[in-house]
This record gives sequence, C-alpha cells and structure tokens, in this order.
Amino acid sequence: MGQGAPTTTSYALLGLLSFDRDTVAAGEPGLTGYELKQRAYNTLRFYWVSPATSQIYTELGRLQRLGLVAADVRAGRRTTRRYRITPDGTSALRGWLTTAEIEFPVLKHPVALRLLLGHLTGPDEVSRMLSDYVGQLDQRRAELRAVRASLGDDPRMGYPAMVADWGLDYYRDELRTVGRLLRRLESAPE
Amino acid sequence: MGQGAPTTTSYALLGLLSFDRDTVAAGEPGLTGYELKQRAYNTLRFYWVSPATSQIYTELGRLQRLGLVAADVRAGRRTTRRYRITPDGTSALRGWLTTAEIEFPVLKHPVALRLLLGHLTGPDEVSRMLSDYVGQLDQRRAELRAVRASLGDDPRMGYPAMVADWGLDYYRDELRTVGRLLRRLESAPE
DNA sequence: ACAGCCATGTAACTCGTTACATGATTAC
DNA sequence: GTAATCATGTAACGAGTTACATGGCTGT
Repeated sequence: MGQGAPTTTSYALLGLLSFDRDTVAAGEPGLTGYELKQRAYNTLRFYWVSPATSQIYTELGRLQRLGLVAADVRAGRRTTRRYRITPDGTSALRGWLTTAEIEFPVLKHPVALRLLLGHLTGPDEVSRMLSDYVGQLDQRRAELRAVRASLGDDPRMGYPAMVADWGLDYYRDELRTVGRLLRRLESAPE
Repeated sequence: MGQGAPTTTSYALLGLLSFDRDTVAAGEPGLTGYELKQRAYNTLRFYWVSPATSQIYTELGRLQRLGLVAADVRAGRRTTRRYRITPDGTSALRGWLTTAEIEFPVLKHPVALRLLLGHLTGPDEVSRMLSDYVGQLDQRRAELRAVRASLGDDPRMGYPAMVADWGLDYYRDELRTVGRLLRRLESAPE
C-alpha cells in the first residue's frame, strides 16, 4: 500500500483535511496524523471505516507524494508533521466527488448473519443475541449523539451535521426493527 | 487464503450449506460451488458480502480439509463436486454461533461519505447524488422483495424470512430518511 | 515516579479481489 | 452453430490489519 492511486479511504481522509482549508489559509497549522486519526474516529467510523493508525500515516505519505497534501515538518527531539490539503488536493477531491462512480453501500452485519442461522441455535439464543445487540446499538447511538452535539449549528458544519442526523435516524429505525423482531420471536409457534 | 482457520465468511458459507442438512440426509446431493455462489448472491449479499466465485471454491477446499464439509466427486469429462455439511461441520458452526464474539455491524456508505463533503460540490450536486441513490435503493428493494417472496411461509425458512424482512424494513426506512434529507437540502438557506 | 496521552513509523500477514485459463451442457 | 449458462480452478495483486518498536510530554 501507499503505492499507486488513491483509494476511497484516501479521499475520505483528504476530505477530512478539507474542512481546515480556511483556517489553514489564515495561518493555522494543519493536522498531525494522530489528530487526523481522531477525526476519522469521530466521523468516518459511523458510515465508512476507522482506519488503523498505521494506515493513516501510510495514506498521508502517499497523498504527500502525489502532491495532494503538504506537510509542515517540525524537527525537534521528535519530528512532528502537520498536514494540510493543497490546492491540487482540493481539485483532485472535487474531481473524484463529481466523476468517480458511486457504489452502493455495503453492510457487514454479523447479527443478521446469525439470525439467518437461527435454526441451529433456537429462538432463545437468538433472542439473547438480539437483546445484546440492542444494548450495543444504544451505546453507539449515544456516541453519535455526542458527536452531533459537538457540531452544534455552525453552518460550516452543515453537511457533517446532516450525515450525523442520518446516522441517528438509522440507529433509531434499527432499534425499532430489532424490537419488532424480538416480539416476533416471542410469539412464534416455533 | 484457504490455509488456517475459518473466517466469518467461511462460517457464513458453511451456514448456507446447513439448510440442506435434511434433504442431503435423505439422499439428495449437496451443492456445487456454482450453486453455492448463487445462494450467497441471493442471501448474504444483502447484509454480508457476495464472495467472488474464486473465493467460494477456495473456501470449500478449506472447509473440506478441515472436515467441515464433504464432497461427492463425479468424475466425467469434467469433474464436478457437490458439497454437503458434515456432522463435524454442524457442531463447528453451532460452536462458532454460540461462542464467537459478535462484532458490531460495519457500514461502508459512499453516499454518506459524499454528503459529508458537500461543501466542496454544493447542494445541487448533492441533491442529484441523493436522487440517484433513491433510484438504486428502489431497485435493491425490488430484488430483496423477490427473494423474500421466494421464501414464502415455509416454516423451515422462518429465520431467512425474518432476515429478509429486516432488510426490507431497512430499505424502507433508508428511503424515508433520504427523502427527508432531500427536502432539507431544498429548504436550506445555503 | 508513574500513568496516560501524544506522536510516528515498519514488517508481516490476512482477506478478498480481479485477471486469467479452461471446458461441458443446454436452449434456440 | 452459437450464445448462454454451468462449472472449476490458479496466480497476481491490493487494501487494510495486527504486532512490533520507539520515545516525548503532561498531569498527579
């Protein structure tokens, strides 16, 4: 990895850097890999992926080689690098957004997979599993609520807020659907 | 691949073979790799993955080496193999279902990712993209409806039917949410 | 002094994909 | 006869992960 063309994840990370275009232009420094990792954790995690730390650094290296990001290197006892998107990076990102094909979302849902195989475990085990899932969903939703709250109504964060609200709707609907499934399992003449 | 321990996808495929336990015990042959691929396309695709054909054969080879499936080899001009789950395979699958940790679902949502970066393209482009997505969602839903209909109310297919209904609810809710987002974009004082 | 966070990177490995290669059988 | 579908497999590659390695800075 790190060779060749950017992937969707590369563009996703580049996109996270694009939110600092203005503040960086006004003289503020960019983000360290560490900080970018945290931003990815707070946003991308809910509807894309949360790349491993090591991958963040690899991707930043690739984007830099391609001229899509630039780094402020601060040599000290320990060298730290702050990355910002370049004008080339912004155009590349815009080009990708407008021309690349948009794939249909992919869901990897271990809970649904286990429900499919319910005939091997029986309704009690399945109910237990779904109840566990409800607990996890509640927690996830609380995490996303906190993220959403941190965005406030800052108009510059309008799109991120929409995405967060989308996610919150999704978790609410999923909880509702799982609740229906649990009731259906109870009343099933198994 | 094909070495070492089964992955979640291995168990998913093994699980698909588990639906034929009874008919196979009654003397019917198992499934070819080709047929298993189709079954995966009709079920797993909607909430797990649709493995490449080449991977199906690789996984079957691994499961066989592990003794979790057995093959009826029919040598002819062309050798064909029909696979069925073994008793060991059934216990391994049950063991996995009851003891392996259940991960939280992962969503890879390119549409949400693009919405996040709407500040780079503007509300018109974002609306166009979301409308495209609505069309794709409609189509996907129609495909899953057909799968659901093919399950009928056969009690042996009760769990697969629940999973399909779950998916249909998800598509319905997603369409609703995207509709709301489209209206929000229209009325936004961007 | 010690914990916890900030910060960076390499190496080995796994999962899964695409590309390639082959050929039989069935329906028109 | 020819197109579509049935059927099987290998090789090369890519994207991302975990494990490993290192060390500074900050608060208690």
